[in-house]
Amino acid sequence: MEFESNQAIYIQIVDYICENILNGNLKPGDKITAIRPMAVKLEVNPNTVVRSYSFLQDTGIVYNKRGLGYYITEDAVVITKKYKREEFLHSTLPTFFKAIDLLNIDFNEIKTLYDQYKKN
Amino acid sequence: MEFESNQAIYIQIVDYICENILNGNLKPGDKITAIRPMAVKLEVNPNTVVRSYSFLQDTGIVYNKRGLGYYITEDAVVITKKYKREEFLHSTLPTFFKAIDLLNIDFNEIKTLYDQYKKN
Amino acid sequence: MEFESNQAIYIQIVDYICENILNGNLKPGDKITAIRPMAVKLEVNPNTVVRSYSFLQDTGIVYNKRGLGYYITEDAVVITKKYKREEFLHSTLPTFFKAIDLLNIDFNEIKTLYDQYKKN
Amino acid sequence: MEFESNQAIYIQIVDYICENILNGNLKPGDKITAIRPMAVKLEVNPNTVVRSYSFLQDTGIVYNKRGLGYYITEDAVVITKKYKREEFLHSTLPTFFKAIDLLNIDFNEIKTLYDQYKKN
DNA sequence: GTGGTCTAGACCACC
DNA sequence: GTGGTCTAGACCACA
Repeated sequence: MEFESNQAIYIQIVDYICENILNGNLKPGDKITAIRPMAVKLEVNPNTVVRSYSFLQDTGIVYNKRGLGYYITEDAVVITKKYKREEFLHSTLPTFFKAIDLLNIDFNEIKTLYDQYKKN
Repeated sequence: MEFESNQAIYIQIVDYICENILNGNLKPGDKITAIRPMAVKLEVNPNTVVRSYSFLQDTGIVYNKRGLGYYITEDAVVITKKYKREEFLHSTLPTFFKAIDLLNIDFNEIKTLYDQYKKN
Repeated sequence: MEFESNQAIYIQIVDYICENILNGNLKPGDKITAIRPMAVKLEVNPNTVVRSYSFLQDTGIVYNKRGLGYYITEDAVVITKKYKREEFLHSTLPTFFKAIDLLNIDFNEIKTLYDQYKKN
Repeated sequence: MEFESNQAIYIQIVDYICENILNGNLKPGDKITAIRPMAVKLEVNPNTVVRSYSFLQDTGIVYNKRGLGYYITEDAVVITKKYKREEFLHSTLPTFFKAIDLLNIDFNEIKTLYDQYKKN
């Protein structure tokens, strides 16, 4: 996993977990990788992973069993979907619309690019 | 002009200038508002405007005439378009595609939302 | 480190780093002194150091690890050499040639002066 | 005449006059171009020319006949030579020596480049 | 009037 | 601890 420099690492880790929940790799009740192994795997400071997991816990996507680790909550899928949906509607979509207008891009071109994207 | 809190003000000023170049309000050879007046207008510190203008100069979008001010370069439109286009292809679009896939959104919904957006 | 008054301090700091790269004191991967300690050491405002480091980053000579500091890039030597070489060919050398022509200085005198310079 | 952006325009005008004195185009007693025509010719603000001429006057290279214009002094060649020589020894030469050392350039290469320069 | 630079100091996000 | 950004205000050189 490589970190784009323009976004906080802990947020990128959060997103990584969220994606795995939405695409079904992580299911309610699953234990997620412990902090230290995850830090080693991602080559980041353990504190950074702590921050990501705390954030996920605050959002209600994971919960903590003392001494055992972090687990996906029952509501994780719903919460994640809601969280991501808001982000999409309030941030991704406006940015996207503004850009295609400014760059004078025809909407059909996007459709073409999307079809290409799905093939890969 | 109101500033979104999650992005550096000087970048928002840069984007503001870029938009005015792309939509034709600013043309090659035009003088852009001087640093101090712009700072007053936007209610920010002059240093913040300096930073924006320096950035635009480094990018080749404006140039400086000693003691006279900043002017739009001949290539400004091309450079701005290229700069914004790269941002779109490498950042906006991937984020967008990833989101609609994860959220399982049908592409036609987007088309509908876009038509609504254009009416406003 | 004393600053010549006729050149911006932040440029002098940039040159100072560049020299240390070219003479091998700083090698790729090395961490350079953090902003605040460097500011204390050079007795300048931290902002001035920030400016120097940002400049070096834009040029590709150093890169930043979030929250850790600035590090010399792998290509630093090549870039620095190229940067300094261009400066030499396009600025230093023409100035030099023009001067010895205008002042009617024999090239051999320069050789003598250079030998003296190298002894010190 | 094109102005390099890294040096004050008025200094470049001064240098331009100095060169013409040293290479014999301007001789003691000659009248130099009046301020306004010179400003038009160089496409600069008349004030900038004023500044250059004042500088030359302070240095003793030109003198002013009220209402008639600026004229080259008798001592102009000597003064100009001295002025340029100091600049050469205290600024050009040290910069030059430092650069060839840092870039590890052999002195003989310079000789070659100089011979090429003189052919043009 | 214009920009260029610097200081002093603050707050914040992040590792 | 690290950098990133911003404010407030100053001084200077230049056109």
